Amino acid sequence: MKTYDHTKIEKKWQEAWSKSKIYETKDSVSDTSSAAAKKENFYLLVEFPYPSGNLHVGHWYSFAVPDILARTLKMEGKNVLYPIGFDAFGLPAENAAIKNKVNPREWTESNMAYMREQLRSMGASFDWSREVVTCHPDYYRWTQWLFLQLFKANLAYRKETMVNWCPNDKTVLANEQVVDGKCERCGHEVVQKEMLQWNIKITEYADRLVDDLEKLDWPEPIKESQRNWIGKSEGAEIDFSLDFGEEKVNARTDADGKRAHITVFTTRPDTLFGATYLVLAPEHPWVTLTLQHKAILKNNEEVAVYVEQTSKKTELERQQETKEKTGVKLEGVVAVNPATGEKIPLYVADYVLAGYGTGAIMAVPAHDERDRAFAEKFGLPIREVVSDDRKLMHSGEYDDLSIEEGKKKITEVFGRRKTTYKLRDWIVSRQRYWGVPIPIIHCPSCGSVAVPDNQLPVLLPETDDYLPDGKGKSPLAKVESFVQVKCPQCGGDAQRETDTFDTFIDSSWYFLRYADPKNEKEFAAKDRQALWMPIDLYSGGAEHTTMHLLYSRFWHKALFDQGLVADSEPYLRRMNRGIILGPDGQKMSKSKGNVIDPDDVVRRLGADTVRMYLAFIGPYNEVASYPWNPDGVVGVRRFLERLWRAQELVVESDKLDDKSYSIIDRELHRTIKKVGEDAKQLKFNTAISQMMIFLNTIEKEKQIGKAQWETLLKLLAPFAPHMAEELWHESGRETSIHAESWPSFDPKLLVSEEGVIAIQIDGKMRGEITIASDSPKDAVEAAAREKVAARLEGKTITRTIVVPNRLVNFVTA
RNA sequence: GCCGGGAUGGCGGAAUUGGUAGACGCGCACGACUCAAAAUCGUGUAUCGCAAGGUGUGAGGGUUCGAUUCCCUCUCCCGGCACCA
Repeated sequence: MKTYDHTKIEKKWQEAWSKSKIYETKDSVSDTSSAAAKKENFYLLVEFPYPSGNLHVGHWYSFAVPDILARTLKMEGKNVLYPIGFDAFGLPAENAAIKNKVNPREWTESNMAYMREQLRSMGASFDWSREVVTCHPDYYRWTQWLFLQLFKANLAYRKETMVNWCPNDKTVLANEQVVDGKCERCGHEVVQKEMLQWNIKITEYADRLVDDLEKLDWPEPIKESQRNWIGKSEGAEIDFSLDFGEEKVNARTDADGKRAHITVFTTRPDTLFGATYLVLAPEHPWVTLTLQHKAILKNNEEVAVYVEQTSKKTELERQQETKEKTGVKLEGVVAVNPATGEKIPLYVADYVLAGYGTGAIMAVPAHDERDRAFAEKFGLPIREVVSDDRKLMHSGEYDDLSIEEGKKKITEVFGRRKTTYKLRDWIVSRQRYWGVPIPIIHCPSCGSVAVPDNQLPVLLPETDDYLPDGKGKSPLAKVESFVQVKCPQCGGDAQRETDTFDTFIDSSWYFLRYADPKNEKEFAAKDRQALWMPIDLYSGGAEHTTMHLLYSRFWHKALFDQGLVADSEPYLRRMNRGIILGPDGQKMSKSKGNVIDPDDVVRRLGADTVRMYLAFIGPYNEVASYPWNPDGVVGVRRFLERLWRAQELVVESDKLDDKSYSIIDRELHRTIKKVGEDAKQLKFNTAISQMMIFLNTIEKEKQIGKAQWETLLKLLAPFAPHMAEELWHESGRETSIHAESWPSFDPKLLVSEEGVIAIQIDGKMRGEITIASDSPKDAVEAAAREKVAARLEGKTITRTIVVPNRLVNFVTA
């Protein structure tokens, strides 16, 4: 017998599969088993990789393990789309460009070329003919076009927005690029800065993003994270009128003649009677306005200093000061509590956030920890208005109402219902080079004008200067030939937008392109979309729960509203995978020296071993972290070698003796059932364990029939595709095993002829008997009783519980 | 602080969803082969006990004939968010 030479076998079959195009997915396939019927399409999506330049174990875990599911479903008769591509725009390419003077395009392309080879070494059933690369103009042309549909639908706008600004790198950073208040690139402290930025109105979809979670087959924790991130709060807005006393600077400020007032947002309107002061955020518009009119506030200077100080704080400083409250009282103005008529002071304090609610709160120190801390520090009154048994008190005619009733009543009388969200609009412009140019032209007379469809794509211009200009403009601003254009509307001189898109836009729709990757007229034709969307299962990392997953759900809904896609949700089912740690149980990192190089392991032990080991390490549908165990990989290799050697035990089916045949057949049918069911539930670990049990059975019987052997190979095929193919051909077959269909099992064979029955007395194990599985209940009970007769002596049996094929339990008095 | 998820041998993990806890693999021990080692194969492996028999799924309590599984209280670990009113 030949030795198991994984290198030779894997190379041979990867080339053969590539040549025969066995994994190219047709848009629809007729089902030969039933006339005129179509095979059911199944779309299995995994998050496409960033072309970092090298595949790590995490990539294998992300792509090679779900491939087992893709292959299983294919054999079960589904037409499975399992595509791959690259999320190819982004910061690392630009960093490499600045650092090493390489062209970001070339850097990215050569990384992708290398990674394609690495990805092929997995032996995955990717359909490479549908590859999608986000930095290619034939893709980003449609990214631009889709953005313009949102722009035209009034879902994109440009606004002065507070952004994370790194003064050292002179660029805006995304929230995810700010780590502990510092720039992830250079470590410099990040500051908040007002800048003119493109935003997308994701907040307009906040309610639907929350509500539609109900109809998704997603794990509850993921849904809950999204709900928390969106942060929907039901409450009330309440107006507090202002009183300036003697001076009456402006008893009426507004043009419409309304009394000057401050509107607060609260989720506890029931505590209105306990509101003993108001707090405004330093950036609250009323504060800004008032500071310009010196006469209004008696301590104008002091307030101005406080506001100024807060604005200079870095993100890091604000985070660190969470406990100690600061603030300034506004002299010369009081607010009137609408419920009590009491005049209460106003404060400016940075514990109130400008971006949430109305940027102003009514402080109820008796029932809010933060208000209490502030009140204690500034000596403000603390008035309890809710009793320990959760009833209102000291609240006039509302006394004795429950909290819920109080909320309702007080909102009706003194305010109005209001819902707010933590979710902010999505800032999508980046002052960077390596991204999709925003397809907008700024015209002095027409404003922001969409680039017409026939001028798309707006190509990313070539340059060799990738540094930002230092004033917050992207490197594109320095390319004059790119910037200067005529306005598409009036024909006058105009300038192109020079920012590029956040890469989360690129990844918000890539899965639609897989359905129709070569289309030059549309981002994806409707009929192609209909064949594949919505996605049946989306597998990916937990880190994307509140970023990519939320952005793409929103994007899809926006497209749905424009009639561009047929579903309001892109992913029917989502699962988050866990992560693979180093052998020391720590996160893999170069500095810790615990990084496992998959290429190296593949060279030594083979792709089939690596795939199977990762599948065997633990259940795939749980967010867990599994340490890479070098001995464990060898164990899986050992299993494959034993399987390889088991070829020698194969005999013609009619030569197998009857007893052996039935023992093997029973176990085989159990294995067919378990492997198929477990694989579909992504419990590859137990599926593999059952194959191991079956191999143990073969070795014990020292023989296996040829038909049984070939059935086993089919079960193995999704897990170890190369070895299964090789053994299949060794067995005399000439077509690919991966075109075979999944074996079926005979339910009659699942039950053993005889089984072990546990015997309990009062629930405690007292023995066991082996008895025919079809024995009548009475016979089982009698046999059991006889077995433990000695123990039952002198006891009165009040009840006997018989669980078929499981146990007999005698309950005594 | 809030939200979510966990806790089972030396390790990764199983357990038909209330019915023999520890499948499968790793590790370890002993044995076979070998001059020897590696590889391979065989046997054993929760724990206390020579045994009969106890005990045991983070801790404590409860429901039940029977609890890893259901209920209550607590401890610890991991992840996310965090002055969100």
